[in-house]
Amino acid sequence: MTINIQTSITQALQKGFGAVLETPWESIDPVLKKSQNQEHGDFQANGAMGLGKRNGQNPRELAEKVIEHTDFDGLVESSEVAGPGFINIRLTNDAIVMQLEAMSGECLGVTPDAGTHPVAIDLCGVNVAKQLHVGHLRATIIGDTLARLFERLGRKVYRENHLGDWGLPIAMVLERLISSGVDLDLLSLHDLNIAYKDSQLEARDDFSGVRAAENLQSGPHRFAELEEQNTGALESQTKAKAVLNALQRGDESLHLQWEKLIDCTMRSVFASMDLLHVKIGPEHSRGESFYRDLLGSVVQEFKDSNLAVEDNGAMVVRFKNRERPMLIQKSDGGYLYATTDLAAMKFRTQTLCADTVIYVVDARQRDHFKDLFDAAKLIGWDKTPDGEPIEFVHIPFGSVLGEDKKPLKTRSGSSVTLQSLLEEAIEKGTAEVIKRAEDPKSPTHTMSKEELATIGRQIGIGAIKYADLSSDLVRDYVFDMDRMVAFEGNTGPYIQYASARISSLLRKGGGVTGVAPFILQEPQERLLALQLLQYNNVLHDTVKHLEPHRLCTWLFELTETFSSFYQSCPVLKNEDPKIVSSRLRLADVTGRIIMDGLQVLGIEAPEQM
RNA sequence: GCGCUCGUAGCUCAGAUGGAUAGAGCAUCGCUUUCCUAAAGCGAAGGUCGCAGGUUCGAAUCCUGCCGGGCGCGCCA
Repeated sequence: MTINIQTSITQALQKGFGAVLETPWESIDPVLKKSQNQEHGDFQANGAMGLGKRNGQNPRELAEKVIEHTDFDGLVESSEVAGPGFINIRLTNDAIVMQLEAMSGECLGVTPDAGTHPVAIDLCGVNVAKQLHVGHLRATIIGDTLARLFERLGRKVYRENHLGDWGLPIAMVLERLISSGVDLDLLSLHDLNIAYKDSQLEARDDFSGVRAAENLQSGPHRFAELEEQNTGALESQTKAKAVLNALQRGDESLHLQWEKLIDCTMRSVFASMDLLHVKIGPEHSRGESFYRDLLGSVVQEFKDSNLAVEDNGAMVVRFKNRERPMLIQKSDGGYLYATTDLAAMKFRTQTLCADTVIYVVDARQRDHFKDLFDAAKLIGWDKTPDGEPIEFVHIPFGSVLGEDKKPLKTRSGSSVTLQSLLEEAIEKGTAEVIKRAEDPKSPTHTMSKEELATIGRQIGIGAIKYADLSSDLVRDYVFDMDRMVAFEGNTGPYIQYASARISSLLRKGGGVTGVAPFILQEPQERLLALQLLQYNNVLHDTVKHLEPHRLCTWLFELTETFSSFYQSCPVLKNEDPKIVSSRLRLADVTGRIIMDGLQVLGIEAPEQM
């Protein structure tokens, strides 16, 4: 078991404060954090200011007394009071080396997460018969990264790809395909897209939905969506409803045809997932149809608890602190997506026993998830069957914008397909690799076209994913491929490049020699070591906040710290073999951590690039 | 109308629980290096943290009110 140096110092300070203030030390928070300014030391404790005030003592004097009464057990080289009462702490090199030694093993000092129950992550959110587009990009890669993060920390994860594979839109497409006589065994995604669009076009002549939107003072998005979908069209809706009814009754031949439609969509979806290097396959599909037989009982359960009441013929759940109710059954008896989501919530919490349920769905659905979570709490699905409290989280990510700062569209105004986006990324990544391979000094110079293409794909895809994950999720971001694929700055390729250079260095250095001790003489060596020690903390911090950009930022800092070290500390050329071994080990640990971190982000790390 | 969300350098973005002079990257300018290395590294400049109040020893961070952008608002998903 790895003992964390930060924890040790925190505890020492707690005891110091406890002795001076004559209170139980366990409840004291010394507010220990990394120093912002390197000149101040390695860590700083800010607790004396607040505690001094609360106990009627001068913060500076308190801090000084605390230092006198704190036994750092040889970990600390110096500790001194500064400013209004900061305690600045500098570690001994021995303490750093010891800690570094402890974390340099295979697991890189990563400790398991404390959670004992599985985590369910709703991600991707594809719709059958509809091509993947930009909107699916974020729901997919953010979800996959969070899943990888939990898995890295030893948690069991259910990736829940909640397919839109049921309901009227699907029935419309199915009806359309059957009536146009398409052979479903030879169905292509292209056919599906045409059928989808045609079924939408059929609904063009009824604008009741649009008028309703106007009357409700709906926002522009809602308006456009209704205009696009026009779900109110009478004739096609009647036909589609008949198909849906037959499906729901369990009509066998229709059901077979429905499955073919799904197979066709999913083949293409999984191909994209593969290209994106995302772990989503058939085993993660649990679509709306999975819950179709549970919907009635879910509504009944809410009725029985008096949580659902009738309103204008529909069943709604009301909440104490807001006007807006949640509609769970239509006046014609039909169910809505909210009903399906409730059924899924019950399944995830009560059957899968997840104590953390995460929804990676864009920010526009905030209200819906607020309702869903509150309804789940009302009915009692906020505890697992064995009594563990459940945490519900919606990750409300922002939109991907074009250069005009409006949601990304093609020149003709249609939404950008995921396929075309990925193709562009791969093209740019490959161009970058080929350009660099022209240099005779580059190790990629002698590579075949195919090898370069593989690396180009890894770079292009990595660039997109890193750009997406590296900023605060709730914010919109402008999609700028040239910036994403640059080898400079806070980008995926920059980090991949550092990793490749380290691989190259280790190859030339003949790998790492067993148990050579770490020697930290130069400031850059020390800084690098200190950075490496934080890896475990960063992973836990990232999972705590569910914010992948924390890991990205840290990896970028690590990469810069390493570059600085590599620039000023000769490795192979050094005349002292002990220094050579030590520096090779520093490079080795850095390289493995970068690769491990990239793995968590779902980004491949080419050996050469 | 009601609600949610975002606003930090020219651009793209970091800034847990309030802490020291608000930090990176790109772009700009300057410097170093014929190097073990796959051309990077170092430094400078650049800021009314949207605005105005408030809370306190101390606010980009917490509270209130404005301004501006985005989004959402019962029988679609």
